[in-house]
Amino acid sequence: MSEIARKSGGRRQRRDSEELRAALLAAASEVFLEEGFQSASIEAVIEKVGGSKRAIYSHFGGKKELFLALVTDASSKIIDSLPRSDEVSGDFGWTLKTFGMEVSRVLMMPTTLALYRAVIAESARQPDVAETFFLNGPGRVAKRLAEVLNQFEASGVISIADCQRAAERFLGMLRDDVHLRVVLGLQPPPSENELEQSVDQAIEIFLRGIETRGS
Amino acid sequence: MSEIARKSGGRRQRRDSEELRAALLAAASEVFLEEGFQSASIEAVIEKVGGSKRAIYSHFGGKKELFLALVTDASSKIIDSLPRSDEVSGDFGWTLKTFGMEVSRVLMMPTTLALYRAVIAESARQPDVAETFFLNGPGRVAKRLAEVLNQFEASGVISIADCQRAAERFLGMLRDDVHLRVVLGLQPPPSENELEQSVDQAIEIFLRGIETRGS
DNA sequence: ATCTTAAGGTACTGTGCGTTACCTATCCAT
DNA sequence: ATGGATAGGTAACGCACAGTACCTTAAGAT
Repeated sequence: MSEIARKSGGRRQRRDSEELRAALLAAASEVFLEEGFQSASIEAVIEKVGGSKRAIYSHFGGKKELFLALVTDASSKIIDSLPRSDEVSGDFGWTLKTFGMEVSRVLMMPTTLALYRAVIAESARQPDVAETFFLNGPGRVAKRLAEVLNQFEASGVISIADCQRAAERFLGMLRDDVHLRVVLGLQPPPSENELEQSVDQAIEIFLRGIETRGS
Repeated sequence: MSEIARKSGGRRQRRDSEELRAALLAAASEVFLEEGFQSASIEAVIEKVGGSKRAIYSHFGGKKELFLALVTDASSKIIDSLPRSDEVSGDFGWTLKTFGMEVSRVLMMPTTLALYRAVIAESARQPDVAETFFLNGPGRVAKRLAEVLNQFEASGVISIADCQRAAERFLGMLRDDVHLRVVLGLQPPPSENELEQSVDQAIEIFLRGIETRGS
């Protein structure tokens, strides 16, 4: 009954509803990422959208659920901009650089940084948020890079026992102390130029190491 | 006058006072690191120590100052357990492994993890906390490792342009996705065995890279 | 003994905010 | 038209908790 009612009749309502939902999510994104989950107030979100708090409770259920929706949304969007493993060219160095640069840029985006802070802050209280973030975000990045490494492993360009772990190493090098300082707000994000130098150095180490050859 | 009074007379008072201060700090450590700064309540800290909130306000000034004192204390203590650059033996691989293992263990300690979460959560609102943490913690670790690398660079074992950055790379590899998953509470800290495998792999890459030699 | 100084304790205040109870308007089905 | 359901709005509740005003106790100085 309500099924039928919804199916045909719900159409117009649902459209408005979804617009509102999107608007709420966008506003929540601004507020939560700027202030963090706990400091952020539902009221501030509503102020940006207009309307009343009730909207949030009917659409999402509560503050926590709104946050989870936001994290799901944001972490997926961020990753979508990364190159896919099936768009990989022949040259390994070039591939690694493209991938590294793209990841570095994403890591230093204000939205990403804020999301990172907010999620870590809440991870103990909201494990589902932490899991959603990781699976949609860093987890997928590592997986993609691992696939790329696998391809090059197969063709003999490189030799790695565990591509997954190696990928995580490379990404770890990109998420280094500079990243931590930026996350902590101790320095501004690096310029494109600095990013490039950083990626180049990481690649150099990743490919050839630092030991003196011929020893 | 009050100077004189303090100088001789304050002795007994001051001793009790410092005991109390230490007890407050210890209790604050438990509460703040478990709950995070915002969720932690002054009252919970007092409950552990006995006494009244007044003690915190006279000793520290307020909730924020208490947190800063805690972070200063905790981040220094953690680092003190790390090997110093002047205790370095002749073998580079061994040195790197010792250093790597010690850092990995520290990174995975519950206290360290909680501190990391709490500081990141508050970094935007309390920049001084972020700075204190970084300078006493990760910053000092990287510096120590950089000194070690410098020594081996000088003796030609390795070849690095920028030891500071290289040290940060190595540490970045240790603070990889596994660390992030543990920080987020998605998996328990690795066993000593897993830690060792992880460090070994990081060292292998750091020293020799993954590219097929002879190409 | 008494005065002074400061730490420690009690109890209150004020506020911010998530949540909910209740009401109103809209829109489809018949 | 009309009934019924649902989204959206208004206003109030209730609670947790940082901070504080005021009092009490203790310790050293004279």
